[in-house]
Amino acid sequence: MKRSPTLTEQVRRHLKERIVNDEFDNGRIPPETELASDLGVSRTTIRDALGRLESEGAIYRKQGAGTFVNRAGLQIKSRLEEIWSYEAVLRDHGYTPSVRIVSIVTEPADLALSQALDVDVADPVIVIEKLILEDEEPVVLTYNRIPEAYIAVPFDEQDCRRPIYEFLERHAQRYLSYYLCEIVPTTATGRIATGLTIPSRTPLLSFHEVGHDRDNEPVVAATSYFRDDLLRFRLIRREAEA
Amino acid sequence: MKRSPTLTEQVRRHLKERIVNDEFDNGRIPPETELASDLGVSRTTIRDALGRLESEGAIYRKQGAGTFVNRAGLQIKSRLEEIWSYEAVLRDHGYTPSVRIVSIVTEPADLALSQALDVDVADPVIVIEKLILEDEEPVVLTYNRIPEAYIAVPFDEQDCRRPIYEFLERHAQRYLSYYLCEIVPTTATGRIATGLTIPSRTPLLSFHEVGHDRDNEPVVAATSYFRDDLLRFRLIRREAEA
DNA sequence: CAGTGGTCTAGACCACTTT
DNA sequence: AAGTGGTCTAGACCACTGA
Repeated sequence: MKRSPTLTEQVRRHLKERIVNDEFDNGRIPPETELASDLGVSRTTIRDALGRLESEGAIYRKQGAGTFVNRAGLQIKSRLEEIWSYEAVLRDHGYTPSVRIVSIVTEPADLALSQALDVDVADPVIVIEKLILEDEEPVVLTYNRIPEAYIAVPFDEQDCRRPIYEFLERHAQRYLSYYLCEIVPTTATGRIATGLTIPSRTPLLSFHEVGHDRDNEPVVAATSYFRDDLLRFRLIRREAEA
Repeated sequence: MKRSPTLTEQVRRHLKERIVNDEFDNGRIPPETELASDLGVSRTTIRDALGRLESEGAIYRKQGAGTFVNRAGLQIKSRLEEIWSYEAVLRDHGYTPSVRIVSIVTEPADLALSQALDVDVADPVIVIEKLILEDEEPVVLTYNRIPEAYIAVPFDEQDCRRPIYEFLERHAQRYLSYYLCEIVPTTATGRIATGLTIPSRTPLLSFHEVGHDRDNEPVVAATSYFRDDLLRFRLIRREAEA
C-alpha cells in the first residue's frame, strides 16, 4: 500500500537535509534554475519543494534577491497544521514516547456528540482514554470517541495503543483525511489533573476536534489536553494573499 | 503600490463566491479541465486556486472521483495561520471592532526581549498596549514591543490605533513578512483580567510571537490575550506528505 | 541591467474511482 | 474503459533586487 515519495518530496527532504547540515554558504540557497539542473528536475518541482520548506519555516525567499536559510524558523519541529499523531510530535521534540490506556468504555451519544459524528442520539460510542508519556511523565491526555457501529473488526486494549488513524484503518476501514480542530484554553480539574499529574487549576491547552475520512464523513470526535510545561505549540503566521 | 490580484487569486475568489452561494449541484464542483476551459485559464491556475480552497477547508478532493464542496469546513472564517490583524478576524466573525489605546510607554529591553528583537539589553523599546472591542466588550488585549531605534517617523496615539503591520510600514519602513508564534494557555490575572473585564483565573489563550520583516529581521515582539467566550480559533489539520 | 523569484501556459503521463 | 485528480516537464514572460 506504500507508494514511493513523490519527486517533490524527495527534493524537499534532500534540501532540508542540506539546510540542517548547514551546507549552504552564508545561508544562501542556489538559484532555482541552478538547483533544477543540478538535481535533474524541472524548476516547477524545485519551486514546490521550496514552497513547502518556506511554509514550514526552514527558508525564506525574497523576490529578485534569492532564497535563504531561516535559522530561527528551523526550531519549529512540527507544524500545528500537520500534526498527525501525538507520539510523532513527542518524537520530533526529542522525547521517546510511550502510551498508556487509561480506560475503554462504551457510552450513549449525547446530543452534541451525535451531531458532531452524524449518528443518532443514544447510539453507542466507544471512548478510548489514553495518556502519552515521556519516561513516566504524562504529556498528553486524549479522549477518542468512535461510533460503535463503525467497528468492523474486533479489537482489544493492545489495538487501542496505536495512533487513532491506524486504529480506524484496521478496525473500521476508514481513512482519516483531516481534523477540524478548535483550540480551547482551560484549567486542569479532577480526572484530568490527576491523569496529567499536575495541580488543579494549572492552565492547559486543549483541542476539540472532529476527524473526517476521505469521503468527508466524521468518524472520530477527539478531545486532547497538553502539559504546557512539556509541550508547546508553535506555528508560522503569514499574510493571506491580497 | 497596489498590484492587481493574481489570476490564481481571482479564480479562487470566483469559485469561493460560487461555493458560498451554493451554485454547484449536489456540492459537486466541475472537473478541473472543464473549469479551465470555461474560465479561459490553464489547468495549473485552476489547480492552484482549488488547492487554496482545499487548505482553507472550503472544498475536498478525492482522486479519481472529483472535487466537492465541504459544508462543514466553510465555518472556518479565518485560518489561524493566516491571521494578519485582529480587527480583520473580528470582522470575519461578524463583529464590528473598535480599538482603544490603553497605554504607550518606553521601557528598557530585558534580556529575553533583547534576544528576541536582536537589540542590546536596556535599549529603549516602545510598548503599545491596546484593546480590540466589539461594541463596548473587550475581545483581545495586545502588547506590541518595537525598538525605539526603528522608528523613523514620529507618531501620536492616533497612529497606534492602526494594525501593527501598518504602523511599522508608516513609521519604521519595515514590512512584516511573518510571525513566529507560540500558543500559550494561561489564566487572567490583575491588569489583564481588568482590561478584558473578566474574573481572575478565567482560562485564556495567548500568543507570544515575534514578527519578522522581508529581510527576516525581527521587528516586533507581541503578546496577545483572547477572550475565549467571544473568540475561538479553529484550524484544519492534515497529514504531512508521507 | 543582469539575475532572481513569481506567475502562467500547454501538455504528457500516472493513480485512482466509478461504471 | 472512461473520467477524474495528482505529478511532472519545458518554457515564456513579469516584478523586483541589487550592484
